[in-house]
Amino acid sequence: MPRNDKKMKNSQLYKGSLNTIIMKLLEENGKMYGYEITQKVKAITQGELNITEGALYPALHKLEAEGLLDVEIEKVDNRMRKYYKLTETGQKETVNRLSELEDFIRNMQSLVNPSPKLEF
Amino acid sequence: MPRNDKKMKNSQLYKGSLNTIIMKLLEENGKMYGYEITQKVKAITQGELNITEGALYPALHKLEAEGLLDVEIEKVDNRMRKYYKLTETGQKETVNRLSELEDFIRNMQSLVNPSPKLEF
DNA sequence: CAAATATACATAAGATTCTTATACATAATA
DNA sequence: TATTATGTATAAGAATCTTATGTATATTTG
Repeated sequence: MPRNDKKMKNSQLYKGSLNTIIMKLLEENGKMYGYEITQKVKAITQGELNITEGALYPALHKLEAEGLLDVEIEKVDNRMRKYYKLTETGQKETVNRLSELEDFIRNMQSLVNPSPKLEF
Repeated sequence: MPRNDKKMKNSQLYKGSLNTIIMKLLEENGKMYGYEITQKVKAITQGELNITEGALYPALHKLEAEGLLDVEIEKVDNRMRKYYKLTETGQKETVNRLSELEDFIRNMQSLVNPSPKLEF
């Protein structure tokens, strides 16, 4: 049973951003299950970001343990799905995380695209 | 000797971006020493990103070990400074890292600012 | 002048996040 | 019938960072 996932490894830059991505997608879509999240991210990034199960499932479990997500199990086509959605706390926290992400992106752009030196 | 660094912890989002930041600053400024890098980053981000020594110095040593940085020791005011600059390999690699950063930022923005749903 | 702060480098222990490799199971496709 | 797709899960190890130190000199402040 080979896993031919051809796991291209993601840039180190994505490290630390998974929780924010999950929460934003749940805010956007109401409820989603793990596999669906991986596919959605792959689609949105045109295949550039591939979330691995080894990263995703522990992250979901942790967010649930922290009270930011609620889970609801469904059986579809005889296969199990665990649907996650934001709790009220999770919704508030999502606002903070997205604000942090905006700051982060702004700061990184300042570092990488410094305002051009004036020449006389 | 209290360490009143009031180390506010940086968002997890910055995890993985330190190498890119260092390399970009060195590309920009030719040569810099560690402490100078921390101050420069703090200034550019208006105090929002504070690089700790515990993260910075190991990162510099690793980049040097990988052949991306060269080091040159100077003594200024009886205090030691270790100036780092990009090697030729480091300069080429910086181009790649910055390209990765652009992709990363673009992908994060796609995830967070999805094109608005059309309403009819 | 003594104490605190700023400058300057360094490392070790532990936390967190992720990759890689598995494991199990069903459905659909080649 | 073998592979791929769908679906969840965890364990070992890698990589990166935080926190807490340690050492040392220069400058500023009370």
